Amino acid sequence: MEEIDRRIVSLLSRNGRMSFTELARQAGLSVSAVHQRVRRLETDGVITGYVALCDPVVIGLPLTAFVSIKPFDPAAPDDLPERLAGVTAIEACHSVAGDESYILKVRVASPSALEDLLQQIRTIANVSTRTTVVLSTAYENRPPEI
Amino acid sequence: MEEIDRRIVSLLSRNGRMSFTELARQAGLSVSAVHQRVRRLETDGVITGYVALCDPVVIGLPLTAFVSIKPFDPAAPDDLPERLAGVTAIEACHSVAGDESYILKVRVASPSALEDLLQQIRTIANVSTRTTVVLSTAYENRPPEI
DNA sequence: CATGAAAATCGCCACGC
DNA sequence: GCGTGGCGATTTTCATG
Repeated sequence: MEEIDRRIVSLLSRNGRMSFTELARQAGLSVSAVHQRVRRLETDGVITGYVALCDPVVIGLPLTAFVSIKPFDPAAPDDLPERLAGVTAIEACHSVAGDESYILKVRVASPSALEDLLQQIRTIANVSTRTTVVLSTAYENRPPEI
Repeated sequence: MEEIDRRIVSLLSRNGRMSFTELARQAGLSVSAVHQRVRRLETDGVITGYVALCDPVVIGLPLTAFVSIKPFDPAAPDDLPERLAGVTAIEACHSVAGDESYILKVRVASPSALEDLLQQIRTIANVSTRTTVVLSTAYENRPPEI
């Protein structure tokens, strides 16, 4: 992937609804050339999708937390992500190195919803949890430097 | 915010480039009514932006980590987010409750780039760091349940 | 707030280089 | 791969109920 592709990806990761016309202007190419490149970036899996970001507070999920997970049985099968996939409060699930096995990022409506969620996670997955509550978010989802 | 707005936000957070025409069809409204609502959702700060998501591995940032931060001086001013804002490897910065003060999500090209980044963070902010390396990501940036 | 229609803009494809 | 041209679709605005 070279210069122009990087520029296109960078522009789209800052404004996912930028028109091909504007994209072409800022990339210094014709519209059809940009069109071709964007389609290729999509099919090649460089661009994995487009999303609208929304303020979690406004949509009723003001409480964010990171939940670190340690299985009770260290030899248990590693299928926790699938087991938890249906729990929509979980925004992200990372397998990690270190003392614990997974880190989840979760969003809920209230402390008691967090309590319920943790209970649910422990039950579904037979794990212990350690929760770090987010007090404020200075920034998140910043576009990568490409 | 009521039913139709929630539906619109939900659709756009799954496909940020969905056309107004398609949005209108799925929301059961005319195109211009949907247009009006989307503009309002944007200006009201419900929808905060649109982004293309891209595969960090493909763009040369295969290593993700969470960096937990504890200031050496507990009485130091709380301006760490601003001090670190220029460091583009930092994708997110959360102030958190608990033993540590902040959690950063970072993406780098290699272990040695991570080493440099940690050094940079410690120098800029006069803090100690604890780093949890991500081994694999089952999912992230999942749209919220609205 | 919703609608429908008009005007401007855009997405997309075919073609030639 | 890139550019040009053109047509149908989409976006955007506006007048109206």
